[in-house]
Amino acid sequence: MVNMRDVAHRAGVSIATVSFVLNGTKPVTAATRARVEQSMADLGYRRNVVARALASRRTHIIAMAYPALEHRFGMSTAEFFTSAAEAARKEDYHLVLWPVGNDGVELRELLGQGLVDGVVLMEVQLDDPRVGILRQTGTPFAMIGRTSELEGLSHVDIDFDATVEEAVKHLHGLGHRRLVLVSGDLDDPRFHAYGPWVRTEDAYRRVTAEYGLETVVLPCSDTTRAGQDVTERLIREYPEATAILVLNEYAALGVVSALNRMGRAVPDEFSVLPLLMVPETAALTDPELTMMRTPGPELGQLGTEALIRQLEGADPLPPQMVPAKLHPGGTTAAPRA
Amino acid sequence: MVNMRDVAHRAGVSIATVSFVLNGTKPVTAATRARVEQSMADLGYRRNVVARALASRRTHIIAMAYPALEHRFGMSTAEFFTSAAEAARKEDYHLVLWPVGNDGVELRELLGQGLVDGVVLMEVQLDDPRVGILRQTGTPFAMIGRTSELEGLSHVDIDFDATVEEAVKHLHGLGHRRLVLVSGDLDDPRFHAYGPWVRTEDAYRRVTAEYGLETVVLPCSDTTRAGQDVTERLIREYPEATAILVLNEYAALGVVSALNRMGRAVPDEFSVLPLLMVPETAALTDPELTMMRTPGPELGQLGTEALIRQLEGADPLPPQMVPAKLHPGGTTAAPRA
DNA sequence: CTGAAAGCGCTTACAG
DNA sequence: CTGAAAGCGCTTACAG
Repeated sequence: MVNMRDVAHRAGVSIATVSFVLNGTKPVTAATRARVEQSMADLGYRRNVVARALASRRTHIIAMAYPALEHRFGMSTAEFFTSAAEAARKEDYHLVLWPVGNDGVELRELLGQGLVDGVVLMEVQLDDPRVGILRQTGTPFAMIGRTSELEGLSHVDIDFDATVEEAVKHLHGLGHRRLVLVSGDLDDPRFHAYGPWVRTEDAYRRVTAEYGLETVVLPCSDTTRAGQDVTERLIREYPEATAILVLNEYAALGVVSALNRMGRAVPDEFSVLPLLMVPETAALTDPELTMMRTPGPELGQLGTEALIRQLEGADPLPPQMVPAKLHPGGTTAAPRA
Repeated sequence: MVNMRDVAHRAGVSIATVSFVLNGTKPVTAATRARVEQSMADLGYRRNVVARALASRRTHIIAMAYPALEHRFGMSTAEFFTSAAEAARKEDYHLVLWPVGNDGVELRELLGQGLVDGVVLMEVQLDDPRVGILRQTGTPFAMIGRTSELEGLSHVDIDFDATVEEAVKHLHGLGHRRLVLVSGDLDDPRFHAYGPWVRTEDAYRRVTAEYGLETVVLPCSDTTRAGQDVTERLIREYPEATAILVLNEYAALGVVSALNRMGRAVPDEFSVLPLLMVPETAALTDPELTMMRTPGPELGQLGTEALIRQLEGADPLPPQMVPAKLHPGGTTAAPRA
């Protein structure tokens, strides 16, 4: 490979000068700059990022740490990954994928290697051991999600309050007065402190109270089967319901398929509105789901940008709360008279 | 951070010796080894991978290059990513995500940086410009998928022949004699040289001929809607069919929902068998799909291992063709008498 | 504005 | 079996 010495030699300057024009770190006269640039072009020079990393103590690599085992891997995770990778590349960073346990042991191990400048943390728990380790080691990081205490922590997250508000407003506006939330299963030990579920439930209780509606919440794991089962229970226990909000993606599919199977017309008898969904999944039901679209691509990008700003010492990105937005579909309508 | 000099100093040896015990590259007496290891433990030493990379000319980083724009991003892609990242970590490698265009321009740019030891190529086209660039630059690589000519190229892929064989055998064994393949849409310019579609069709023509069956193939894009539309056409044009094989994931969902909607009982009137599917998706229909399960996790892992073997100079992993395997479900049965 | 030189933290011939 | 030293390809004070 051609290196800086080759470039410097051909341009008749020192390697320091090549470095200065490459990085714009010191003023260089137009003439020498031109010579150096010509020389780089002639030789097809590309700077070695490993050497730069060692010398500058900045690798321009960031890690996305995700809990490999604890969480199911859905479409939104894929959206996080790809949008984060693209955002990183745009800013001249690389993104590595770190599957790490929630206890933080592996994370500490990996940080010690000195490979990355910072970390984007996915699937943050309300009280997350990984945060402590990142702080101890002085590693810059940004969270997609939120711990309970946030003092000074860089983060982006779904705006669950606004999401639930818009969802309830939509259904209320259509005339629905008897809603049910099919939520997550907080009794599952892996999820008892899972922010999205806790926050959605909290928001739902608040919003229904504000609207003067009864608050009915049914726990449900995020599988099609569980969604089907909870629908049977719902129809048995709350036959007067006319609209169902569903927190989780696959559970929502189960709800619709169970209603179809039981001959309960959607949306004539029941409106169904998922709160966190991607279009690919929404298109799978018949009729297609009206949904609150998960802002996965935005969050992956914003989380990465928040981290890179820290690394570059730019103005910090203030915490960003992005609501899921209502996407029209065929599963919500006015309730039957 | 504590470095090798600190460790060497505390153990009363040279940094070379520390390096030898760390890497096992030279014999060291048990006594010195013990002293060095104790010293590392005492100081909590962790080797700096950037310095190692520069000195050894091996970064222990591999890239997964995927076409950001050209391909839809489904569950199997997410499976590739995570299984590849986990396989890499197990072998003490890091995996970076490179969203690159199919023309290879960005790929060449990134390779020039010297960050990675090798590349795993996803969504390989039959004639892929990226392969030429990897060869030119002398970059080790492994493909998930196959180009048309494969001489000496390290690759893993779905075994489309075996997959189609098992699928047809399953249906034939149940008594079906009138099959239809709902394939991909090779007229779509983005996919006219898309290996999985081309190879599946070829295999299907071969296998049906072997069984002495009529070969009926309907093109169909990979969306629920397209699957629904093609089903209407199928029923109009091939009313005598009793079993439908569906190449693509979302199209298969459309096929089942259209049959349900038209009152055609599944599996009593029609058996439906998707050829590339993940369990999460198969669970969405009613009844649950019998499927050929895409070997995404295996391929992500094998592709990564194939690359790492090359890098370590171990015996090369021979090309691995992994068939999708039959998973029982509720959508195949004997045809009506 | 430009250059000589030290240094980033390792690996690896080479010598003993 | 162990060590002194060169070198990986850059960045960055420091001096001029």
